[in-house]
Amino acid sequence: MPGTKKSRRVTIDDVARSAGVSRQTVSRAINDKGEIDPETRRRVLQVAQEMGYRPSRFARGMVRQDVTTLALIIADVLNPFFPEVVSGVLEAADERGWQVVVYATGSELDKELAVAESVPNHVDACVGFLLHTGAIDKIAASGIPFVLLDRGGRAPAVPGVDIDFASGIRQGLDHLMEQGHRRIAMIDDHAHARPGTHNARRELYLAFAAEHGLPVDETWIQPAVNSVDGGAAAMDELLAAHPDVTAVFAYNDHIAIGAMRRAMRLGLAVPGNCAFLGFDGLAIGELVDPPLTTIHIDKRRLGHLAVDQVAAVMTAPQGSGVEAMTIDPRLVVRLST
Amino acid sequence: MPGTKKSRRVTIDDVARSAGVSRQTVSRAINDKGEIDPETRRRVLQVAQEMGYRPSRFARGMVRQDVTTLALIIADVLNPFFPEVVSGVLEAADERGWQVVVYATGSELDKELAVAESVPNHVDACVGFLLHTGAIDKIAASGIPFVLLDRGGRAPAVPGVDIDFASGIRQGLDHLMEQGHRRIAMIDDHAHARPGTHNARRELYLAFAAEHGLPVDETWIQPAVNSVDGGAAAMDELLAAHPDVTAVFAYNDHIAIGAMRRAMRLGLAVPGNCAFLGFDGLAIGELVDPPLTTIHIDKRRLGHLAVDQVAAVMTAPQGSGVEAMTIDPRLVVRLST
DNA sequence: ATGAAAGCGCTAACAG
DNA sequence: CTGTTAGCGCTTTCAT
Repeated sequence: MPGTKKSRRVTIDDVARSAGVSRQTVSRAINDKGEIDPETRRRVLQVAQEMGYRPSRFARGMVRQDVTTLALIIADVLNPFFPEVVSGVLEAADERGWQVVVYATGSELDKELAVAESVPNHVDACVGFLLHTGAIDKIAASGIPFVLLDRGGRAPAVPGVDIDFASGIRQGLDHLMEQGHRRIAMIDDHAHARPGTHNARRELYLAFAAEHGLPVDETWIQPAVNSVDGGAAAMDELLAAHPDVTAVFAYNDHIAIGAMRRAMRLGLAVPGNCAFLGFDGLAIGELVDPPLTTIHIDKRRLGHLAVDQVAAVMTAPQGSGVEAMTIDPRLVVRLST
Repeated sequence: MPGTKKSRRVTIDDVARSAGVSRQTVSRAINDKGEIDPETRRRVLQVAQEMGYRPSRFARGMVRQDVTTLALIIADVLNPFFPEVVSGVLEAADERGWQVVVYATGSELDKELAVAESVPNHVDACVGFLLHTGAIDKIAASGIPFVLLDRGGRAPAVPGVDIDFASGIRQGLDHLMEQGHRRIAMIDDHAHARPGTHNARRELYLAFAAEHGLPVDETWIQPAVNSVDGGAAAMDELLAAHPDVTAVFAYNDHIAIGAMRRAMRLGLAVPGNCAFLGFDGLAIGELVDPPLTTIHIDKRRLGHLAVDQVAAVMTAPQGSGVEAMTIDPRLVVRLST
């Protein structure tokens, strides 16, 4: 079938021609502007519909500078920490009429770099979690308004919303000591414990232990894969090294739950023989048995603050710096301690 | 300070002028094209950096038609069903180099309509969950490639990825009957049970009960708010109406967990006095005690199929229709039944 | 290796 | 009420 044009997008001009009006009139009909004859509008809309016309969002964006698209970078939606943050960001963005594009990196270097490469080309601003300074620097260097979540000392120069781990750790360890514990172990996320990465939890734990003369040292810090199963495996190793442990402070709730279940399966009573303390405050902590004591982080609020913060960066006079915000965790005592 | 220009965006022309080259050369430097003197490139990049130049994604999108943005509409990220779907969509979209914009509707009519209004203006294609036909029709009418997830008979004409509830319900009820149960109640989601909305679960349950002569009727279907607490409340009402119930088939895992916990708190043994069966296959079902028997839906796969399906719609010859896909749930027996 | 011209599809501003 | 004229900021030819 010669003469069949190669499929090209239907433009406003095509519709105008076909409807026998100017493209301006088509524009008026499509955008429901007042100044148009109702009958003309009807006809134009009809033609547009038949031709399958859809305005190009790029051409539109070009002339009306009013759409804001925000990138949200997280590690993994399947980690229940993040949906709560996403929820907060979605809400706050929605209030401002912003669109949110989500990226998941799995906290892997390659993926973080790929996202950092792509993000500045596709959005107007960016908030999110990044572990690797290479990726962080790349986004920052792009000049796009950028807020780093849970900076953990990785990029002090980038605007951020931080989590006050010092406060959280202290609350947790104080609580365990009040319950009479002294042989308190920590199960840490091995990914965050890698050499070269900043890890507040680990250092704070050691400092606290030294300060209070707890009979523990670095061997009481057990690295774990960040998952329920990882927590279980770490518990095995921990018990092998220190069978006399009476309390476990886990990197997060998932790990805590895995460790706790393993301990119970091994015949330990919780919290009688061993207490378990999480960090995150996931909804799931209330559902397990016994319900998990945890250091709760308001993740929805974190999401909201992230959006507020990036909005501040966007409106701040060039280079005038925006002050970092901080989320304070709080102890939620349930039955596992 | 008169003479201060109103802040306008830095364009490629500004950079070109300032660097003393044509805008073409700037474009070459920015996009890392080969045909440019390394020294020139360096200088141009330097100037661009200093001026804080960032290419307009709209102007770019206009001329290179290569970015695809997909809308993903869900009810609520906090409902653990959805993160798994999101994860699948993100993966599949990433494989194709697509961007994903996420919208949450809370399943509310107003929000669904607002999203349906907005989506066609901001993306190239759309997949997602919508309950209200008004919103579904609006998106479909916009002409944008659109795949409806879990159509539930709501829009047979729209391409979709469905979940075979008939199969799931049958597997679940068969299983319960094999365990000797006959007084089997159902706890339903009240939002999905509203008059005018299609609800396969309810009808399938009634049909199965009739077919097998189970001693139950509509009063054995207890509506619940879709949450753990909602499930608990529903269990109270269910026990008030039918204290002799021996098994509960819940609308989803969350509701099942809530109902189960309430029953246990009331002194019932699970599954001894009453068995509980969920529907979803959430990860959390393995963590509760006893672990929840459930009808598992492969939600990641659903996400993948959604992307495949919408890609098919985009490439399919005009109006040639794409065949719906179906996900088959499967029974996962754990200790709650 | 660099520049000039042309145009992507749309809307705002102004005429008529 | 409708049409005409200008761009929005960028990349793709095509010259040079």
